Amino acid sequence: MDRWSILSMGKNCRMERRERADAARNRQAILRAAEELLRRHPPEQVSVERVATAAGVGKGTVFHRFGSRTGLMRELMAERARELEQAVAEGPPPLGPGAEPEARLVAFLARVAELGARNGNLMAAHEHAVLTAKGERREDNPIYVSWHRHVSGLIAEGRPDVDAEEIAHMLLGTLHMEPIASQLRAGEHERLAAGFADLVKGLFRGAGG
Amino acid sequence: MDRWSILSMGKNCRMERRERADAARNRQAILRAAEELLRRHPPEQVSVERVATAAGVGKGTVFHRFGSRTGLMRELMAERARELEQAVAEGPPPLGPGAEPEARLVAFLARVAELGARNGNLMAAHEHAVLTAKGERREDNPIYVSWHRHVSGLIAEGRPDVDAEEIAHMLLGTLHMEPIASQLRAGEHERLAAGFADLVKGLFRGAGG
DNA sequence: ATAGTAAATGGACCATCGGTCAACTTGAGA
DNA sequence: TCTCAAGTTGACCGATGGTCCATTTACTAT
Repeated sequence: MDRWSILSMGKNCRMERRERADAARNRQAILRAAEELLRRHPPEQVSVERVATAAGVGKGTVFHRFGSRTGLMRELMAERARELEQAVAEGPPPLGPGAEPEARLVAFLARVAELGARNGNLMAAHEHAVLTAKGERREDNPIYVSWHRHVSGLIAEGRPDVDAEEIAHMLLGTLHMEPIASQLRAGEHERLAAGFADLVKGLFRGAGG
Repeated sequence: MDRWSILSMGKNCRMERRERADAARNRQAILRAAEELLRRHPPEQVSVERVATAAGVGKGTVFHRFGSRTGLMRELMAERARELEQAVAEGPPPLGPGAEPEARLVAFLARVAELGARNGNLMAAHEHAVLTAKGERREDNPIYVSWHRHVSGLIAEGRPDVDAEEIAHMLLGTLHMEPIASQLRAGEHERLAAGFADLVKGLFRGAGG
């Protein structure tokens, strides 16, 4: 018989088989090692090889798991963003649904700033990786896409007359600005949050232009 | 006699002697070659060696002249920024002195967007170079410093109650955001300028928060 | 159990990059 | 013309992201 005919699969039938146990273990080891290194060192000092060594695996394994340095950073960012994502979708106001757009937007941006403050090196590394990557565009980054959609949606609700998508890009772009990023790394996320609040308040009040 | 005693210098007395003619020629060749390459290729494809070859000089010469890749990019940016700088300092309103802060700010940001549109790859290259550089901070970039001072000064005039410096960083940060940068590269600087105008108008009208 | 197989592994290897350096050439002042 | 500081050069360096493939390992059907 031809074993592995697709039709003869048993109860474990799934189109893609589950990741092997050792692979899953290594994936975690790599993620945790990268996390730890980024907590203590600036991104340019965290090479893929160093991550691999710290995780106790070969460099090839990292690339096999994550495709590229960018892929690894993306995965780390995704982990951090998932919680926020959920709070936005179904958490209590003002972050979650129910509050006024202005309040939701200010709350969201404050949370993003806070997230940046707690993961400064990671955000910088992710940024740099995306920037360096060859065929990669920021628009392909699902986290960015979802943040942008949320922000531009809220702006459009409050100010249907402005270019909400553009302004959303502008507000989010702020996070990657070096002087601001270093503030965040130093823990001063309130200052950025206040800046967000001022801009958003002005934007929402300025309707009668 | 001991030639070159500092005290015995003749009419050509200057503390640093003029750049030699061949050196000046090469400096121009390198700048023009880099300019040309950046007009046609994304920054990561414009290596120092490629610039050197295109300019008809050795790689070492580029480093000798500009110190580093970052130095080269900075010089190119400085060339582009000088004109704007002067228009701001002594040109006619609304860009130059005389107009209301809001109008000046909107005009300035529109010009910056336009400059970005005409030199997209250069700005990206400069950005990337500064980001990659080791001991380098964006705060050390004199162009950025001067732009930031201008923008935050105007904001402070119109809204003495907000964190003008922070908001100035935020507005300028916009330029380096990838989705926006690619718009600029495509020539759509009006869209960014409109976004700037909306944010600034809101900010200046929102005083009675 | 066990055998067969796809998945996973690791580390030597590669191309490229920014940057350095020491030997060599050249322009310009005296 | 003569001298030497200034300029030039390209081989070389260390580091990095990424590739490759021979080898090992964890599943699964029997």
